[in-house]
Amino acid sequence: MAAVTKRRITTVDVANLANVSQRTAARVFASPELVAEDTRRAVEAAAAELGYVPNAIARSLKSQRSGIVGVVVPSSGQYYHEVVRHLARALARVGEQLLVFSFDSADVDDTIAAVRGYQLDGLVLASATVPGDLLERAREGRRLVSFNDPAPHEGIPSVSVDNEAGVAALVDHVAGLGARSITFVNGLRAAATNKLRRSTSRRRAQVLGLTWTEVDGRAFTYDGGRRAGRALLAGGLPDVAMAASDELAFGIIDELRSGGAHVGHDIKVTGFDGLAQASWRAYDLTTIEQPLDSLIDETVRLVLPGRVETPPRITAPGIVRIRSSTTGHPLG
Amino acid sequence: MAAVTKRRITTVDVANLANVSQRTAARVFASPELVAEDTRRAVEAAAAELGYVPNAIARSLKSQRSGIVGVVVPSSGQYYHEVVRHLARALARVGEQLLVFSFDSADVDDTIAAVRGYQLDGLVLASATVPGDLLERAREGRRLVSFNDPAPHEGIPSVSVDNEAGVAALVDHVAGLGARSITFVNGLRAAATNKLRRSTSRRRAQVLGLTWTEVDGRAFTYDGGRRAGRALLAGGLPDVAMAASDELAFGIIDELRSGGAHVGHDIKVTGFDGLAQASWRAYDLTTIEQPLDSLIDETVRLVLPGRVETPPRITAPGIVRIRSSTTGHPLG
DNA sequence: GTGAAAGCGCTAACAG
DNA sequence: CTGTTAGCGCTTTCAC
Repeated sequence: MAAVTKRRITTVDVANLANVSQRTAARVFASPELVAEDTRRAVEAAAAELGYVPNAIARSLKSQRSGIVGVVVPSSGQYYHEVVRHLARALARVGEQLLVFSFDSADVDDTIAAVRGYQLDGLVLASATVPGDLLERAREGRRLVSFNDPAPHEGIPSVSVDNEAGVAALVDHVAGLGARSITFVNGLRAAATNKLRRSTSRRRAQVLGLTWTEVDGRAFTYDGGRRAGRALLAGGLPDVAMAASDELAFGIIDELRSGGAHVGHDIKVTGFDGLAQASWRAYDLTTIEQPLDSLIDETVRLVLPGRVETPPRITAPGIVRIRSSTTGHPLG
Repeated sequence: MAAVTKRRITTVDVANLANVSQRTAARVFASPELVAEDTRRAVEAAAAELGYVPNAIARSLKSQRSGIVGVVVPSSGQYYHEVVRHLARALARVGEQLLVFSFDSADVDDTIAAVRGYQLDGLVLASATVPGDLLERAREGRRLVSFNDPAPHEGIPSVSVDNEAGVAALVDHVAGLGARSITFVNGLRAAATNKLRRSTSRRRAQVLGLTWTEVDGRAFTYDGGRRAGRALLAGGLPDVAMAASDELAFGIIDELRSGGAHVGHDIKVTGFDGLAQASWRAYDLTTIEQPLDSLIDETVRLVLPGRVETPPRITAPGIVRIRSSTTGHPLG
């Protein structure tokens, strides 16, 4: 509106007003404990009067720390939205901001290129499907943490839920209810989480002497679940449909119901992740809930500067949520 | 890992290798069209060899453009996740990155403070509940756009769906189906969207001679919907429960069903926003779908530098989605 | 505790 | 078309 370009307020302006050197003014904002009480107050007063705000960009240039952590996530999927939300909150607590790089599939390359320009303090790869060579290019001395990828690349610290224990618990649970056959519903087959959940379910089913088959949803989505549900209806219902993710399970349940099946009785359905919707009455889904708070806390710890010797692979147990999609019991 | 601190590659390194001046090397990345073909190639080769990546932080400091747009959103709510996702994608198309500032309620203040330090190119306020005085402090010559706030502050451009036309269409729709009474379910009463949707629904109901009452969900959440649903069950069902948002509607539907009501027959339910889940079979909710793609495109246009004379108030019509939550017809 | 000088890596404004 | 000179706003030395 106003044609007058208000010059930006800097430490120099503040210093002049407070009658101290530029350096001292700056110090008040960077390390106040090194400045005498009176001086500090004078500078703060001057800053307030001028409406001074420290310039984070300038600080970053000099200090080589941007105060920004990036996260690379797929542009859709409920689960990833949850992850981003938790990450943003956890980072805010330690004074870092979150820069979100979401990719559609094609433009991962551009995404990584963009990442490299900002001197990010660290980068969280919250997708099980970031190609290996891109990873290499993204590193560059930056701290990298792989989130939710149970088979991360060499030397990259990773944080994820204990997929194997979780899936095994689900198989045990349905077996305990008398189930004799399980059909595993794959999301994206190439994803490491899918592979691990699938193989664990299969192995555990064999150990317990259950029949194990599989169908494809082709993606970790609701529509993928509907697709898989049609396959289940066409092939004759197993005792259990074990979905690779909650979102898949929602689609499966809806498709089964529209085919006339009574979920929890005619067929049991399980998910994985523990989305908020899994507890909603319409689905009331038995699932493994990821302890996102603690997983994210670990992730933040690893992604920020500070000695962490050997890149560790951190795993936290999921929480088993038994609900009516397997028990058939009345709902809340 | 390696103890050797690899010095950062700069334009100077590239320039030396390519035997040109620093300025020329830099120009190849900033405005390649101003550099001779041969020179460009030589510089590019040198850059590739050294693994040079332009430093966005340094560019920002000098050019006063960070290449980053911020968005302030509540830390939860399906709808806001959708908004963030669309924004990130739209900004990526124009070469900008998205910095997400999510707030929990208490720390809005810190959030705004953090915002000011990064020389953001623009800031999108994607919440109907950012206090006015904070807005003032966030401005600072920066481009500000209010998203989804139908009653934005003076002089701040805003973009939102046409709430009035949408709600009126819903009232007309249920009236056309023979409904005689509507109970409006409030989310957060203080929110501008809630006020506008509520008053429009009330006015339109009066015009058509329908009985109009209201109950409170207290927040735009699933749990808020459950709460409101209990109130509805206790007070005797109206012909229509008109929720202030989809997420509220999901809770209402689940609560009504657990109370034995048959949604679509005993009572009609409508939402607002058009979340993906509204089309899921379990809810199949009649709602007004926000044309997020076009709304976000407008938002991006307004938030980036470029002449936009009078701060406009842009409104786009929502898409009426009629589904079985009002018609009771068989589902897909 | 405070100040002076230097420079992070880039771009704006000019010369040549 | 290319090079030179500054300097963005801050922090890192190192004196005082």
